[in-house]
Parts: sequence; C-alpha cells; structure tokens
Amino acid sequence: MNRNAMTGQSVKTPKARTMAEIAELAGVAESTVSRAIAGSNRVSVETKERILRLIDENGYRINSRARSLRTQETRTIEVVIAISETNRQHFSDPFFSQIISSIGDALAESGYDLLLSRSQPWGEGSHADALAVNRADGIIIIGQGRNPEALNRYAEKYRNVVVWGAHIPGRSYPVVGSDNAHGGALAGKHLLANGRRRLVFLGDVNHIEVGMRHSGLVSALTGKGVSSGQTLMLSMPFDSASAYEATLRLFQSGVNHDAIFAASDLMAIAAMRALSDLGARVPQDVAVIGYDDIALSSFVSPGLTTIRQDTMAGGRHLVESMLTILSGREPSDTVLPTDLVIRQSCGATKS
Amino acid sequence: MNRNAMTGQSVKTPKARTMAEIAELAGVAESTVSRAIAGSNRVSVETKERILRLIDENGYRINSRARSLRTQETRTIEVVIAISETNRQHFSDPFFSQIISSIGDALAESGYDLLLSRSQPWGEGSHADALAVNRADGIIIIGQGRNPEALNRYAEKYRNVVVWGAHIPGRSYPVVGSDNAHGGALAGKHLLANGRRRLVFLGDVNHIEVGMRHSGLVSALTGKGVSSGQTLMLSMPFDSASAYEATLRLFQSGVNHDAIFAASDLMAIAAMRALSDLGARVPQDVAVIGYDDIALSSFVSPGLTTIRQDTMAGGRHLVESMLTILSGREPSDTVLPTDLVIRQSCGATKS
DNA sequence: TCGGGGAAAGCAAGCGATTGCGCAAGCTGA
DNA sequence: TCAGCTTGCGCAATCGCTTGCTTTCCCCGA
Repeated sequence: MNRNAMTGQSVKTPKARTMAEIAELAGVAESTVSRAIAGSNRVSVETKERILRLIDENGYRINSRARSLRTQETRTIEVVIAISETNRQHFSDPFFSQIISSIGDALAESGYDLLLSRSQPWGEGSHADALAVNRADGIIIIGQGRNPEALNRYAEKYRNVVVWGAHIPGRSYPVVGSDNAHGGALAGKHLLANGRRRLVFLGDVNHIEVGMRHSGLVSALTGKGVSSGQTLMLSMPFDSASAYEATLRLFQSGVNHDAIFAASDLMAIAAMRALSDLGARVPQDVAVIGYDDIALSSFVSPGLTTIRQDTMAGGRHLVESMLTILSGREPSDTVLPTDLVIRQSCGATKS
Repeated sequence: MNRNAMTGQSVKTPKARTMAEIAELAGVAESTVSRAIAGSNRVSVETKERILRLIDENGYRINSRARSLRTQETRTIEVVIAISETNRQHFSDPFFSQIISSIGDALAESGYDLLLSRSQPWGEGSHADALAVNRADGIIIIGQGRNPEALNRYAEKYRNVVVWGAHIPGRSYPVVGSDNAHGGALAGKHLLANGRRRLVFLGDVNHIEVGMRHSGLVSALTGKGVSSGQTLMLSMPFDSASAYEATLRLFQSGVNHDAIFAASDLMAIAAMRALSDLGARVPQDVAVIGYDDIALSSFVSPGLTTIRQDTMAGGRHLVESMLTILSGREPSDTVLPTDLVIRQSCGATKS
C-alpha cells in the first residue's frame, strides 16, 4: 500500500464530510452551499467559486441518502435477475449481460442508477419480503422464473414493477418480451425447409418462455408431415454443461435425429461441441439452431444459426415502461419481434 | 394492463407509506414500530405481531434512505467497469459477468447491495467529479483503463477504492489482480513446447494488463531460439470483431505464423473462426491460446487452450479488501495465480 | 433624506428513520 | 403498604440536505 508512507499520514482523509463543514469553511450558511452546488443564480459568482473550490480541495461529496430523503427520489432502479438454482442459467450468460448492459445505458441516459440484485424479493421469504428495504424507485425483473404466481402477487402488492418475460394472461405487471412462440415457429420452419424431420428440443419447458418456444416449434411442425413422435423434447436446466452431456448421451445411444433446437445459444454451442466430439458433422449430419443471438454466435465455427432477440431494444423498452410508471402514466406491454439469423449451422439454404 | 379493471381501483396502492402511519394504525409510537421491525425484545410479543401484520397488510417497506441517513451506513458498494470506447471490450464479455457475479455473491453474503455503474467518476469531467454524489460506502473498480494516472488521483482523493487490475508501482489503492506476466509466460512456454516458433500476439498492449501479458510472452521466448522478429504483435481493441478481421487479414496476406496468443478468450474464439474460414486447421496449422478461461471455452470446438484467471476468487478478494478498508484496517494487495488450461487448440502435448 | 426594489445570503422546517433516556404500570419481597 | 425492579412503550433529538420565506445590505430615484 502506498498511502504516503513518507509522512505517515493518509493523504486520503477528506477534511470535510458534510455540507455544514463546507459552509463553515466558506463562512456561509449551509443553504448557500446547497445552492452553489445546484448552480442556483441566487448565489454570487464569487461565492459560488469559492465554495466549489473548497468542495474540490476537501474531496467533499454530497450524501445521496440525505439528498434523496429530502427530495423524495432515489433516482435508482433495482434490476433483479430471476435465476433459480434448479434453473441453472448462469448469470454470466451473455444474454443477461447484454440486457443489463442496455438497461444500464438507458437508465444512465435518464440519470438513474442501477442497483443490481440477485435475490428475489417475491420469493418464499415472505417475512423478509414484508420488511424488504425500499431502496429504489422501481424494480425491473428479468425473467418470471419458475414461480410466476408469487411474482404476480408481489407485483400486485407493490407498484413500479416491470418484467422481462412472457406475456402471461392475467398477470398484474407490464411485460417486455419477445415473441417466443413465433421464434420457436421460425426455428421449426427453418429446420423443415432444410429437410430436417427428426428434431430434438433442448431446454426447460417449465420455464415459461422456453415452453412457448417449444410450443411454437411444435405448432410449426404439425401438418407438415412430421409426426409428433419424431420430435424429442429433452427437458434440462439452462446451462452449457447440461446441454453438452444430454447431447452426448442422446447421440451416443444411437438415435438418428438430424436437428437440435436449443433454448439458448450457449446451449446450442455446447451441443455442437458434443456432436463434434462424437464425430458428427454440423450441419451435414445434424443441424443446430440456437436462441438469443449472442455476439459470440457469429464467431463460433460453424456460425450458429439462431433466433435473435433484440436485447438492446428490450432494455430500452423496460426502462421506458418504468419511467412511464414513475411519471404516473399507464405503461403498455411490448412484444419484440424475433428474427431468424441464418449462418452455417443448419446448412445455408434460406427458408 | 390488469390493474383490477373490474373495480377500477388499483389494488396496488399501499395504505401506509411511512413508519408513522403504521404506528398510527397500530396505536403505538414510531419508536415501537422501529423496535418491532428490528426485533427488539423491548416490545411485547403481541404488539410486535400486530405491527408486523399491519406492515404486511399495508405493503409497507422501510425507507432505506432515511434509515441509512440515521445509521450512517448505506450498505452499498458501487462497482464500476472501466470500459473506454477505444478499448471496446464489451460489457457482455463473460469475463466481466463472471467477476461481477462473484462480487455480487460476496457482497450479498455480507449484506451489501451492489450499485452497478458504467461511468468513470475519475474521468475527465473533473467538475462533475467534485460534485459527484456519494452514494455508496465504497467503490470497486474493474480495470485500470487507459488512464491509470487519473484513477490514481481519484483514489488519492477518496478513500474506499479497490481495483481489479495490474499491480502498478506507485499506485494509491489496493489491487486484486492476476499475475499477467506469468500468464503470458505460461502461454509462451506452452506454444514453444508444442513446437511453435512464429507467434502472433493479439491485443491492445496499451491496456496495462494486456501489456504485461505480452511482455510475459516475450520474456518466455527470449533465449529459446526464437528471434524477436518472428513474433508479431498486433495491437487492437478488445473485441471479437477486431480479432476476427485482424486474423483474417493477417493470414490472407500469406504470412506463415503458426500460433496465436489472444488477450482474451473471446478474441481467441473469433481468431479460430477466422482461421477456419480461411481453411486453416486448428491446431495442426495454427495453434490458438486464449486468456481468461470463460465457461464457454471448453464448449467451443476445438476446446480452447487458455490461461485461466480465477475470477471467482478475484471477486471474493475484492470484496474482502473493501470490507477491510471499511472496518478501518489496512487492506493488502492480492496476486491471483494464473494457470494453463490445456484443451485442444494448441495440440494436446503437455508442456 | 428616505423609501422602494433587487441581489445575496440566512433561518428553520422537514424528509423518515433510530435510539438514549424517561416514565408508567405491574410485580415482587420485606 | 411500599421501595425497587422489570417490562413496555413514548419523547424528542438527530442524521445531512433542500427550499420557502425572511432578512440584510446596497443602490437608486424622488
């Protein structure tokens, strides 16, 4: 540590911690300091400069708790990621980072701070819930998790809740989410168009959004000469390792499926690796299609064909909805389009 | 929106917003409510239960600003990611998510909130800096960025700053970081051991940590029969697209390098894709080694050999250092070990 | 000379919680 | 019966800042 060992003093110690101390140093009242900081023109230029200089010299910073207690706004939005243990979708899934990143950008533009939380206030700890600290102006929840009812009750109790997820009927909160059923259908049609008939779906269908992707897939397949028996649904957590192992086991067992639709790009990439380890070629032997379109998907080999979710737009819309609520108006739901992004992992044919 | 359209009432409106209102409802004083919430045994069990029930019924939540103003602790740590535009390392790089995730875990264990920030308070806006809002008990900074001097000045002025990055001599803050020079050397030795002699380094050497990886590489090569002229250093931003294009251009131009050392796994994966697009085989024609060991690296094909940084330990140490400072003790620096993780992208020989 | 008016700064209330201290009621034992 | 203790709760100050309302001072015109 280099804390000015020469003098033995900590050079970091600010001399003034409160506005009152700055006022004292400047020989003015607290209110004048407050106005100087706010840039009020009710303070003379000289006084203002003197005060700002003292603030700088002393490394003084406004106490945001006191400030927001007085002004009645925290200018903070809490963002919580609904990751359950059984779910196992890891926080470091780039899908989350992307959406958090875009939320962060949108919030910053509006002058809001982002409080990142990993606990789920609507969870079982109802007591902790009741006493939960009211630390933000609103809460943006990413994912409805596996307990949408509890989330629903939570949103009914507290206002200022906005959710990324599926447009569940009867919910009590505004939702921003992409059209999962359509995404699933797109994937199904693309696989069909490339001559695939014996499909595998990889993902936890109890996760609402994933379930909708699956049913979208199924609906695209019906009446197209694909018997439902030909489509295999492998329910599993949301992580790479599960996808890798499931794929490995499935294809080792000698089945002859010719396509995999994974609930996330991360899972799709892991599945491709499993196929490669088994000596199966992608896309010649097995086509693979993912979901999300994370940045990396264009840089794996073969490039991953996938269903794109516009996370950037998603983040922006979530923040927009929140600001709408905070301003007292009625927010609306948003359905983001899902697009097919064709790369190489399904063959190059356009659907 | 489903706000109880039947009755026209918003069922969400809590009836009591402050402790005083709860006290009123319960027929007790505010102090009693406060003690009931805190679980003080100076309140009778019946009163306590009555109060807690009212709290629950009314959806009351403590105002954390008022609370922390009084108690003098915010229980919040700000985490800022030092991403500059020129740098272009994107927030959604899993390296960041991993470290933020582990910081979040460690903070949660200690009862702290995580305020995620993307602006750099030590940046050029010195005026904004002086007036910066003091919203957290401390600040954890990920990466020293490209302006370590400004960061140094900032840390000199304010206390409670902990940084992930390189152990720069003369810095005024505690650092947690991995041994980049050693990591670079490990990569160099591994490539040499696999018979590679004409290396390419991909990364922005003005980024301090990357620079140290590069010099570690160079030092491992000297005296090993590799003339420095044989090693190419390609300075570029921290993102996949740059790495892809640089690799494509380099190998299209007909050079015959036989190994790539990339400053991050994301870049390495993009480089592999470029090689694959050019028809070069990894590892037979060109070996590729990355840096970070993100989860995905074991799921790309071929598996990416890389230098592992222990981000989990990193997050924990960062939080530990911060708590040490907050408790008034002297924090110490941490150097995390870097390990070689051998997969397939350099050939399978152990070094 | 004096009053009006405007600029600059101060006073003090109050945001919503915590907490040391004080007080009343009830119980115990002498 | 009453001092003394325990139990349960209320009073009021306080955290650091913002802001409506005054106050002070100075300049200027009548």
